[in-house]
Amino acid sequence: MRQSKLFTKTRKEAPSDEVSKNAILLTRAGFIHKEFAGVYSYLPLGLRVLKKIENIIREEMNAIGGQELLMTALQDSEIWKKTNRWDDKVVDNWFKTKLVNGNELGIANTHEEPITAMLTEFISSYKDLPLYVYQFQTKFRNELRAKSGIMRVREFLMKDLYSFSKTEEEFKEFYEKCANAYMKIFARVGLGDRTYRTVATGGSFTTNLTDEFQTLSEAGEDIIYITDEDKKRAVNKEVEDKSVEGRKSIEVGNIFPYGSKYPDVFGLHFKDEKGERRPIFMGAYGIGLGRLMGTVVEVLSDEKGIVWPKEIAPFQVHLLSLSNKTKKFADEIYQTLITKEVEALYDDRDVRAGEKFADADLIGIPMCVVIGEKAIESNILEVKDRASGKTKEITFEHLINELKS
RNA sequence: CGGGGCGUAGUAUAGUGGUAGUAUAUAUGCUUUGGGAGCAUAAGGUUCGAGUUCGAUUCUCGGCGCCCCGACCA
Repeated sequence: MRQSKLFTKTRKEAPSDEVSKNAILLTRAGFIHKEFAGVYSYLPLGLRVLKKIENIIREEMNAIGGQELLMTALQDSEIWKKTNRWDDKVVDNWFKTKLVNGNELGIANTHEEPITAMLTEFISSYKDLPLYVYQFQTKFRNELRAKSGIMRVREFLMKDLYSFSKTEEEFKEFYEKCANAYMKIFARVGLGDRTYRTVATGGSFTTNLTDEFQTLSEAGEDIIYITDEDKKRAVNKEVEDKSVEGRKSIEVGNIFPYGSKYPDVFGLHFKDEKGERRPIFMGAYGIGLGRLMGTVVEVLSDEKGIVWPKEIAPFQVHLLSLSNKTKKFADEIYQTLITKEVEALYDDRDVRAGEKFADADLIGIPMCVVIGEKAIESNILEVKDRASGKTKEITFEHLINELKS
């Protein structure tokens, strides 16, 4: 992508209506745009990051047998009345609306009920189980107070997976698999060393103890107590007070055991080999994509801007052409990168070098290739690492090899 | 939902009961070109409603919006 064509622009000034680091940096760098409190649009750069996070999650969910689908944002209130969750006193942050004929609709808050109801049409035999279905779907929650930039919002993309198993053992086996897949996901987005599988209560959703995935950050709303650093285990403050010091953390994911509660309500059962009717054991597994992105910014950015990990950076390389004299040479490098299928953001703008460096630091692409006049003569490229700030000089072939490894 | 703060140009801010200023961004020209350059010119603004007043962006009341603290939060 040529930066001269990118419609977003960076800003020097922080927006006056944001305090959180994630919102300030993502807004200044042109990744997001606030529509109103707790509702953010994703601009081209932000969308690229979001899609990369989505793909990582998709790969890991597919790897444990997940089948992707997409359910609707508009939901039939009748389904929710069956589990007594339609009442505003039970779930108080729902957006609801009505059809012209007056029938009430829910606007997607979560999907346990609709998916369980839908599956009664498809599951009837032990041969149909276990089943793991998931989606990337926009959830709407009428938060009393949106805050912390893109961390607590009223509309957000969520990966929610639902597991349906024949026995409690089979359920637990998958639950552990999914917990491990989650740790892989958080490691791949760059949060592995500071994310802990944390025992917590399930709030209004379940009476069982559940597992949250908590990333250490001063921007967090939760407090956790680390119980095993090597295995990355912790407990949430809400479960029990500990003598050790609590750490602030951000909940980046959660997994819930539901038992047979929802399947039973909708009559979702299966027949075993002997033809006997058996209950189904259900679990739910969620990750908010925007919150994950915001957490990465909170945790990995520095005073100059964002520092994206390789796997979720909007581009692999930021190519800077420093002057008119280097433009032709940089154009050629850019074209070659395209043919090699390298994702490159090419700063071909007619602005001064200092501005390009500042913008590159703010946008945070991990590798920056700086084309100055001496590169034309020597054919040696100056490559700068965003995280360390260190520069090295390598050949173009070396660069391609490094990018492809 | 309780408490507090704030609404001035695309953005960030100053100021005033009587023609609203600066920076930045934008447009044009010239000079520049390795860490957000310089000069000149141009265009661009008081959240909405009511009240007080000869006159309100400024004062009063209300609405709407945004932020913070708390409560709440799969």
